[in-house]
This record gives sequence, structure tokens and C-alpha cells, in this order.
Amino acid sequence: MSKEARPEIPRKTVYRLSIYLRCLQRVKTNGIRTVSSEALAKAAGVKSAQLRKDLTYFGQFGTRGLGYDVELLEKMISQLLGTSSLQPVILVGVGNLGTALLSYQGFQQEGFEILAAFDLEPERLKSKSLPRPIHGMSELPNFLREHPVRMAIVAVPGPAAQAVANTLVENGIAGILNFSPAVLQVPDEVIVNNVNLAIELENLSYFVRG
Amino acid sequence: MSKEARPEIPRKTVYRLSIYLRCLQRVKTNGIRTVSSEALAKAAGVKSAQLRKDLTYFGQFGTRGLGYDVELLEKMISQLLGTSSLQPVILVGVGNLGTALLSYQGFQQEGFEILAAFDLEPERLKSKSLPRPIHGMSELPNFLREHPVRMAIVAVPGPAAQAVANTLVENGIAGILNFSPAVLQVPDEVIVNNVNLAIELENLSYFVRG
DNA sequence: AAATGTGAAGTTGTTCACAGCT
DNA sequence: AGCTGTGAACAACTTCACATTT
Repeated sequence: MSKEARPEIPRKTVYRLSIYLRCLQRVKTNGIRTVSSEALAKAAGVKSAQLRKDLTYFGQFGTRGLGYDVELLEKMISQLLGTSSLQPVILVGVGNLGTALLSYQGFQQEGFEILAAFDLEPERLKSKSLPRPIHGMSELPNFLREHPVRMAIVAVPGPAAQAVANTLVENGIAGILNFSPAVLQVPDEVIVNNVNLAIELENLSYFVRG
Repeated sequence: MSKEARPEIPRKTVYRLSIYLRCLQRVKTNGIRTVSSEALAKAAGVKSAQLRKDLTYFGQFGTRGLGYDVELLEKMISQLLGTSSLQPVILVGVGNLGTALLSYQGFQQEGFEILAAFDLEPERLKSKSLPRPIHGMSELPNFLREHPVRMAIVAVPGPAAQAVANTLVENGIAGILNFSPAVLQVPDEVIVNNVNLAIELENLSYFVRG
């Protein structure tokens, strides 16, 4: 028997917890104070048993016969995910996609702040009216030495991605959100989440022609 | 009760096939004609047994003792995924993200063409120099009646997403790539792939603080 | 009565390990 | 010998179904 160490929560569960959190926020603005697993699961697009099991990975928050307290559950999930405090992030690669991500409201809304952005050719980007100054790649190591950032968004072209990832890892980045089509090779302790827009469309395309 | 004659390929396998396809393309430009499951798997970041099993869902393309013919395998996967022909797509929602997606080279490169873009306020966007004219939402039904498009990218704000999805489904769209934070309710036969940038960061954030 | 929490059953996906080609 | 293709073992995830609590 292991003692109450860090609960080992499956990746998919963590992902769904984010969805539940958003549903709870919506439900709360409707003035609803208590919600059943059935109702919340429906809003999140999952089965109720799954929602209940997901929650029990890190505690018991419900009242039998009644359901879950919306505010409490929201707080607990938010705390677990670490979104109750503002998380600093850096962005590398300020092309089409990178620019969009820089001005994307969704990140700020959900508790993330893009502290700084880096690009190979920062001068070229001066013209665009961006919300933040763009730094050259050479400034990256110094910046990371001075700021406690653990996560980076990579939005550079495929061929440049591995080199960028190496630099990031060398300078203490522990999590990478990779928008490039490259498959990044990183040490085991570094987490990479891939978002590949072309692959998502390709995937859709396959299933649509069922 | 089974009914399907076509090979039923798991979603995750289809996703990985897209990755293999990209690796094959890279390998081909290096002039390599034959590749082992071991080598290709390494490039794709998976185990070799998994790659082999993924491939056998739709055929046998390898030569024992030798490996796979790069060109042939590329052709077979490309054919299966339906990326050998140009796929038309429409985009709904031309905000920050939508604008970036419109100019994103990755789609064109991988065989997708954004035929048209729609927004609630197309006039407001006239100023931005966009590669395509933006249509009003009211033109959507007519457009879909005249063009054989089966896939749509949704990049509207969360609260607007369900209504947009309804319109799309009513007008024959069978696959939606959903960038909004909303959980879309659609008929069973319609496929939705969700890409939620804030959730990806949140997920990363959780695992980084292990 | 209503709804949670959870073992057990069921399902799906991954890895092993080796028989069988080339 | 080298490498694929695959049944069998394994692992992870989902759903069921019901005892338990309010």
C-alpha cells in the first residue's frame, strides 16, 4: 500500500478535467449552485460514470442524493490543474500562427501569460503592431536565466523545431506545446504536447469519407 | 453485431498514419528508398511493433528481411487518408485564429484548400489584406448548396459555436474541426475534432509541475 | 428517492516475442 | 541473417451496475 503521495492521474482524465472546468464556469454564470454528474457529463459530452471516476482520482467532492457544489468543484479542479495562479509562458516563432497565438485572448482568459516572444528575425516583425516586443533567438538563454518560465509554445517551421527544442530544454523549459509538424526528441522528463493542424484535418478527412 | 466490410481502422492509428506519412516524405527527400519499421518508428516517435500493426490494418506492404519501399508505402498511406486529391474546406470565424488559419501554409501543403471563409461581420474585415474574400454568414447555405464541401473549420467564439455547427450540419457538412472551446452537440454521423489551445496549455501545465 | 463512489466486467490499445518470409 | 506480420499477453481506459450515503 502506498501512502497519500501525489495522485497519479491519467492523461486523458486531466484533459477532461479542463473540459469540466469550462462547463462548470458556464453553469455558474447561469446561477446554478449544484450539479449532478449526469448533467455535467452531458454538457461535457461524456458519460456520467466517467465523470465520477475522473473526479475520484483526486478526491470526493459530491453529496449523494444531491450532486456537486458548482463553486467548490470548480475550485478543486482549478487548483489541481494549477490554473488558479497565472502561469508564465514564452513563445518561439512569430510567423502566421505565432502571431495569432500572441494575440489569442483564450490564453489570457484561462490564466496563461505569454511573457515574451522570440523569433529568428525579430527586426522583420517590427512593422506588425504586436502586443509585445519580439526578441531575437540569441536573447533566449539570458531571458530564461532571469525568468522562472517552465513552458514554451513552439510555432516555428518543421525543420527549425528540433534545434529550438534543444535550446529550450538546455535552458530549463520542462513543457513544450509544439505546433510544428516535427516529431521532437526530448529527454524523458520533458513533456511535449503536439498540436498539428494539418494532421487534424487529415484525420477528419479520413473519417468523413466513411 | 458487426456490419462493416471496409477495414475498421482505429482513430489513433489513422492519426499516426499521418505522422508516418510526413516521416516518409522527409526520408524520401534524403534519397532513401527502403526503410525498416525500426527506423521509421524511431523517426515517428513510436515503437516498431506499433508501426507494423498500424500498417497491417489496411494491408501488407513490407518485404521480410528488407523493410518497406518508401515510395510505395507513402503512396498507400496517402491514398488511404485521402490526401492524394485536393480536399476543399470552408472556414467559419475570421478572428485572430481564423485569420492565421487562412494564411497558414500548412493546409495547402498537405492537400487542403480553404475554398471560402465566413464571418458574422465580413465588412469589418475588409481592411485586413486577406488572401480570400470573406462572406457573410447568410451566404453559407447557398455556398454549400453549390459547392461539394464536406469539411469545415470552426474558429468562432465559444458562445457562437453551437449555432454555427447546427447551420453547417443542416447544410451537409460531415466533419468539423472545432477550435472553439464549446463542446459541440452534433448527430452521430457527423465527426468533430476538437483543438483547444487553452486546454493543451493547461494539460502541459499540470504535468510540468509533476 | 436521488445521486455518488467504486469494484468488476468489458473494451480498446500497446507491447512482446517469435514463426515465417526473403 | 534480417525484418515483417501477428497471435497472445499485457496495460490502459471505459462502462456497468449496485451498495452506500444523504
